[in-house]
Amino acid sequence: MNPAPTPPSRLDLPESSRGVLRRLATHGPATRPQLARALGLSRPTMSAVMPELMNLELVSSGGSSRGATGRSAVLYSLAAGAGHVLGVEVGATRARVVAHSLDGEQIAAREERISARRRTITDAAVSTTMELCEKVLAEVGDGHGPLRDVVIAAPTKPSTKPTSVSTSGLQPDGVEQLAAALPVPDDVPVIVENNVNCAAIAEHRLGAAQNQDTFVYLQVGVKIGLGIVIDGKLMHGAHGASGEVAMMPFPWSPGEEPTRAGLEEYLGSEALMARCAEVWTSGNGPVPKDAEALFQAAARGQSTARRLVDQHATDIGRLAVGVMSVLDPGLVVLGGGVGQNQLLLPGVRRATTALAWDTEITVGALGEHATVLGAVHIAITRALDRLT
Amino acid sequence: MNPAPTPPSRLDLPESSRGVLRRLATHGPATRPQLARALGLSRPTMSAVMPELMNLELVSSGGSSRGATGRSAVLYSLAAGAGHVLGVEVGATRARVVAHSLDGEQIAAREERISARRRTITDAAVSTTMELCEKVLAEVGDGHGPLRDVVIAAPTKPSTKPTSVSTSGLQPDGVEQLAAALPVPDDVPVIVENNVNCAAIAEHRLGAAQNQDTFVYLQVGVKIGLGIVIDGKLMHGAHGASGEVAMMPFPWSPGEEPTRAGLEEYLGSEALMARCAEVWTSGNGPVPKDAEALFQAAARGQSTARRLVDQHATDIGRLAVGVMSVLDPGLVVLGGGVGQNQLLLPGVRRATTALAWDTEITVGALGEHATVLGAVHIAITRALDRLT
DNA sequence: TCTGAGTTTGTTAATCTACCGAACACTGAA
DNA sequence: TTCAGTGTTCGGTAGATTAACAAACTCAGA
Repeated sequence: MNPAPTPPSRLDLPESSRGVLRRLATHGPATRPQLARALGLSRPTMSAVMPELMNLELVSSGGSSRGATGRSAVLYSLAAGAGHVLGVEVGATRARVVAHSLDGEQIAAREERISARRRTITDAAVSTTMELCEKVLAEVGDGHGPLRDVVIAAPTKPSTKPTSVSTSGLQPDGVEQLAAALPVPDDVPVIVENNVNCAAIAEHRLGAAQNQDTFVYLQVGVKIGLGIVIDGKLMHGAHGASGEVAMMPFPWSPGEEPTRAGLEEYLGSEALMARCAEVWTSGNGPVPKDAEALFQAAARGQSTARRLVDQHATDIGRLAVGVMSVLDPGLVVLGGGVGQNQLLLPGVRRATTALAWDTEITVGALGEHATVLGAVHIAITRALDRLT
Repeated sequence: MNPAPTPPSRLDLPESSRGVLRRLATHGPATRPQLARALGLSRPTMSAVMPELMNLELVSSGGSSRGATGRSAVLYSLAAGAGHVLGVEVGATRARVVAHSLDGEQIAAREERISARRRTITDAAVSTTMELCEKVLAEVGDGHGPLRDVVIAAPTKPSTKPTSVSTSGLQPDGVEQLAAALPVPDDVPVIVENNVNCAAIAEHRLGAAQNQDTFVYLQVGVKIGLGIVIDGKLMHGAHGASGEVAMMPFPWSPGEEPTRAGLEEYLGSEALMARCAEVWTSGNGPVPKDAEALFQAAARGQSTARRLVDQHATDIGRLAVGVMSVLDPGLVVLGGGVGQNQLLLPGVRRATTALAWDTEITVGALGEHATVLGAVHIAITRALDRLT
């Protein structure tokens, strides 16, 4: 049936067909009258468009939806043959690969922990990721149309602009190498996107920022980072370095000189734990071994932990103020190993309202899955853009 | 001849005609083949479009342009009847009103100093501005088509979003009142835009940022402010407060608490002069009476002045780093009474390269005219958008 | 100085594409 | 049966295109 259906790499469809395709991908199955209303088209146009899209195997007609009265209408949805995309996450400690169809349904997913001693993307991480890819692609099989796009989320700057900015500690080479070596056909576009940016997109599409087209995603964990979404689109900056808030001048006062990336050294979770070890007295029980433990102690009401968490919240709030004073986002979504913690929220809010105007501040809704999901959704967007 | 030619308020032109109109406004006079090439249209289409636009008195045919060989082509340009716009600047010490045609040519201009004791927009300022408007409109007369848009540049937040954020010290009411009372027909749209944003747009269209679609304009004077241009468009933020960098947390260090708008208190020119008065010794001659004088002393090599200027440059550089770390603009344009000074440039650059990556930093090319020019160009853009 | 040759501009005529409105035929439930 | 929606057919229109031709200008050579 399907020997080589020539994946329609570059369709040349009329505006109306593209609109239908897009609508079905983003809003799910619909009937012809629904599509016509949503897109401002006439029924005769739909009569011309739908058979064409079905011939191309981009759209399939499913059941029927009947209203209260009148003839029942045929339901259309994106065909399985419309294709799928891959979202890949590579971090220092974890790799994830997910395949979704163009309408956002998950087809396959795998993940694996990576035992990393260094905080870089090792060769081991790269080969683990490649294996995960192969497994996922095998699981997807032939029934889901062509693979249309791959987005790799990594703690580096995006690949699209080939400039060299030394920011994060990870060598981009490893990731670029991974992008080049992925077990996918040569004509499938693969890009690398910053992991924080991916998480931001995910929170926008599926999470805490669904009704906010302009917002920032502030990730606080071992490192700190910022994803900026403006009018629904990621902001990258001239060198792909926008959101590198680790570089904010800190400490900064009439008497003190900022140091390079001094803010990260102060706000990163390692610094937090170092401060913790310093002030922790033996009467408090064992010293918390990681941030997680510290927050649990604080949640139990342990006063030293509480003080540390409060101070950290205040510091994060001040960082948020720094971002707000530049961008005035309507919403700040907190994420990352530390930032995710609900316990921080009151302190962050207190700090922002003290120094600036009121702005909504929330914790991300997707947790650690945000990054892959964001990657996959960026891939979907790119695939649809290319298709239409 | 022209009793009431019914200003075509909302044309309903085909795509091609709009393109031609836009092109003529933004790129000046052109022949039909030139327009066709630029817009990707065919010559027969131009044959249909041009007479139509001339009938509407939006376009006029001027001389002829002949190439090296072949028939000479007729030159077309925007007709005088296409209309004009007003740019209005109201500050604490100065008011300016400028009228331009839609292709950016100046038609009339007036300005006046306002003797202000307080740093707010007084009733006197408002009435002075109204008078200037009347004079400019009288000078424009009837020969330049309908007035299509008015933009008021003021040190407040933009009017488009009716939210209340207490940022700058000026009461927005005075400006809104001015916008409502301007001596222009009721159907002419009037908006208020932040003065720093206006200056940024001017530098983009006519000044130091002409080949940079994404950049920031950092104004440093009595106050500090930031205009953000992304992909050629102003960024406003959720409350129209983007660029309110006066709110950046400062002082900010492990030992110090930021204060509200503490950065402006430290970086504003008043603070600079206060520090100057403090360290100035009698041997240095008379204490500089304003920032201007201080910079002149530094230019002469006076060492105390030099030190103060260098420190100020460093501080501005750190502010720039704060902005860069969020946005990664490809270019930072410095403006404002203090920022304009070439003497600051080396120090600012030193500070930014010490703390972040290389980014181009320049001084604005338009000086104090940037603000009105920006207002007028925003008005032109709005008029063209509405027209097309 | 006149006269083509060559080149570019502008116009005319015939199409083409992508849509719409109106009229009508087709379900399906009350 | 009737009524209200769904889907199709037919003809029409707006906005563009290509192809062919007429008009205007330069230059070279007789």
